[in-house]
Amino acid sequence: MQAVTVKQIFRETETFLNQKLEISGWVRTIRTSKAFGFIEINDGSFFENIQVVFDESLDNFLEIGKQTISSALRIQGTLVASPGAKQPFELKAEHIEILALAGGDYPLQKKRHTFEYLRTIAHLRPRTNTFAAVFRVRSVVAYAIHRFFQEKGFVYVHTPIITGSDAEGAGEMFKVTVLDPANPPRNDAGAVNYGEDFFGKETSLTVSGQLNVETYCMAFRNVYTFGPTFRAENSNTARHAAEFWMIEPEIAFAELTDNMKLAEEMMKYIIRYALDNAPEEMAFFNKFVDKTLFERLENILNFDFGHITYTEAVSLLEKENAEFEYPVHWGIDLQTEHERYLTENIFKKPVFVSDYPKDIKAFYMRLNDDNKTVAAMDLLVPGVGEIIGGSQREERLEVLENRMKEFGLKEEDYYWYLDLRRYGGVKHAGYGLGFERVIMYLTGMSNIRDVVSFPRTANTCEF
RNA sequence: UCCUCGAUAGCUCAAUGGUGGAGCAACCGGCUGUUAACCGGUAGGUUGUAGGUUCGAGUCCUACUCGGGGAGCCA
Repeated sequence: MQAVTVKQIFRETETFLNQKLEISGWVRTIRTSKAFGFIEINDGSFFENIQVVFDESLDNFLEIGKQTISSALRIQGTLVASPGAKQPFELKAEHIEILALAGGDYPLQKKRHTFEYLRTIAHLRPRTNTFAAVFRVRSVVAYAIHRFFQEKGFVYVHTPIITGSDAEGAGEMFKVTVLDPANPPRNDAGAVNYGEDFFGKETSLTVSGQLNVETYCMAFRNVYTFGPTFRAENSNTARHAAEFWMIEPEIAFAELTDNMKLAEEMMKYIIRYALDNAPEEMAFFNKFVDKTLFERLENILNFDFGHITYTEAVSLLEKENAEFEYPVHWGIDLQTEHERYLTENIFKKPVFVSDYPKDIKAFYMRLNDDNKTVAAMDLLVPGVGEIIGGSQREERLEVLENRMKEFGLKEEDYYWYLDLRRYGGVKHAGYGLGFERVIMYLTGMSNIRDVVSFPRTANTCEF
């Protein structure tokens, strides 16, 4: 008898119909009568369950009827067309072996649970429909991102997780140390002597691979990173995590417009890929999580993203100042309410905002000819807000050195970064894409904690 | 970190300052095609923690803990 997966049965139904076959999986729900019953089995290979019909011809019929949710079974039987309306076929069981009985105190029930509750049982939640869908889509999209860049000849660079540079500039950092926190070695001034630490210096977890990946950009032309990133910020929002994954492409011989083109093409590619390769999961999100999901995603695939400069955006937003808690004027950083207004009310689609005032952006962003703005861009999307932040990088050594002085940065800390400008440094650009935010956008899930397997946020590091 | 709302059975929620309940889950029984099956029954509680007000607190007050929503920081 052939052992098959539920996915095979759904995808190649004609091959298996009226055949004897074997499946193994977990009980999602079970309904019994006096002489027969139904079990919905999920075998992990596929989003949908398969219905198993069993009756008193089985020698262990009574025992099967007592199986609880999440018990594991191996079932042999014949795949037959189903008389019921809700499934095209079902497995008529001829033999059922109980592999593992789940205890009666199993916390998942055949009813809707709140996401808040499921977070408290993060080790069990992948067994639910929603989380099974989220994490399969997450896997599919991770692959789509690699495919997109690899098809274009980008080189995947593994930048370090531990960094000795305490000035990556993107946020608060987690310290990495082997020193005894209760009794660290101290220097004459009484400060902790990191010279005695593992690396002989103060080290942290990375907040961005960008500066490192720029070095490989100047060798491989087009490169990307895709890995974990850590921010020790006390952020308590639905879209921030202390540990998250980020994609950072970097392209050489390229300017800001090339950067935005790449970002738009990438977003469309991964949306298309998710719809094509996880159709059941995406349909589930559209039905139960966000009823406007398909409409929104199709809208993205079918239309060009909006483009607006910061200066244009400010003059548009100034007309609506009455709407805002924080009035807009040139020079301020855009608040969440302003970003949402732009993408949700004015453009009603993803929009790039570019060329921000230099004072509110990072030192490495390329100074524009107006001497007031830098070649930066954010991609704002309805519902999630900022999903990408990027820029053309300052490739001119003198300009970069001046900018570093303005930011109070020491050249010796960045000597290798400056070397890139000394030895064949060309125009280049790149961006950072928050992986979890893409998953949120693609699935309609509204809390980042629900698209990370075991989320790490301020005050929470369970599991 | 700030603002705001909340915490009652395993889960989702009721309960005017006066004897803490229901649905689902669990357990027992019934039912010949179910679809979160249905019907009957049993069991299940230090009302988040610590104080306070009151004859009496799930209910009012204070602090703390945890969670939701919003803001800041950002991806």
